[in-house]
Amino acid sequence: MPELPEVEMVRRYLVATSLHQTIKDAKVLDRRILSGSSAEHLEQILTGQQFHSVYRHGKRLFLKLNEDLYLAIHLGLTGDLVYLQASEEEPHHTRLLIAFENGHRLAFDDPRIFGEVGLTGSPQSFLEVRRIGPDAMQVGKEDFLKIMRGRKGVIKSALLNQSLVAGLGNLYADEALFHAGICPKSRSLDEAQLSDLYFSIQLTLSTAIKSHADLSKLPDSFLLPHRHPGGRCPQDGEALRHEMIGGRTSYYCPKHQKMA
DNA sequence: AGTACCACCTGACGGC
DNA sequence: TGCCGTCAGGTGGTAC
Repeated sequence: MPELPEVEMVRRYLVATSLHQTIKDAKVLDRRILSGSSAEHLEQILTGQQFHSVYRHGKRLFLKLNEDLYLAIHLGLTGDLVYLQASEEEPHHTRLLIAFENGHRLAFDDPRIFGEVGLTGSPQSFLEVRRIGPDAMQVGKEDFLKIMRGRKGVIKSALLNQSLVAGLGNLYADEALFHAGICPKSRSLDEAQLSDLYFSIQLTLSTAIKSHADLSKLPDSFLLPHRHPGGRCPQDGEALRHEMIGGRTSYYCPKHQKMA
């Protein structure tokens, strides 16, 4: 599920549902989602607190408990947060369940358990320790150029590297390269190509968010609606190519995505 | 610095 | 129906 646009949707969902309610109790249902704190500690810390705000950086979410304590959440590949009415049943793969005093609950559902939940004193220190780069939608063009300039590896791998720029995943990296007309296997792009790529990333992510991160609502001129075996490039009708690049399945148009 | 692989997990899907 | 291999929008570690 989650790359930057999906995580941003979850952030807005949390703002709309889960803030300013006192937590009655919290239950860790599967310890494998925990990082850095024990189930007992996390449950005890959460009880009696409220979430005051939600901050997103790349694919990471930080729910503020107080000035120097945040619940850090990563959704992994299959994670989701679901706010439940009192009568509603929790999702099948709920790994963390937070019950509010008003009877509603917030469930962290994650079938594959690639997600992660922990506590941190501040998002800044968390991001520093994890060596996570600037958010893909916040980074300025000059900083982006500085980060990407002079790299020797394939560009798609660089886009997926969260320590360079945070937020792009396999699908939106393909999408951004598609709009920039750059083959994902390209190495050492020139300034003009990096600049094109920067604006393509902004276009891709902002359009995805406007489409509520619903792939079926993206413009037909985007790659993603056509990103499947047998799909054709919406720009020039060419059969899309797909292959493993940097260990991930990648789709691109061999006609207009040029090798740098 | 870059890459190739492995590992962590489960569910869905296609082929036989 | 049922088993099996394969694949999946993520990340971290290791070894070269």
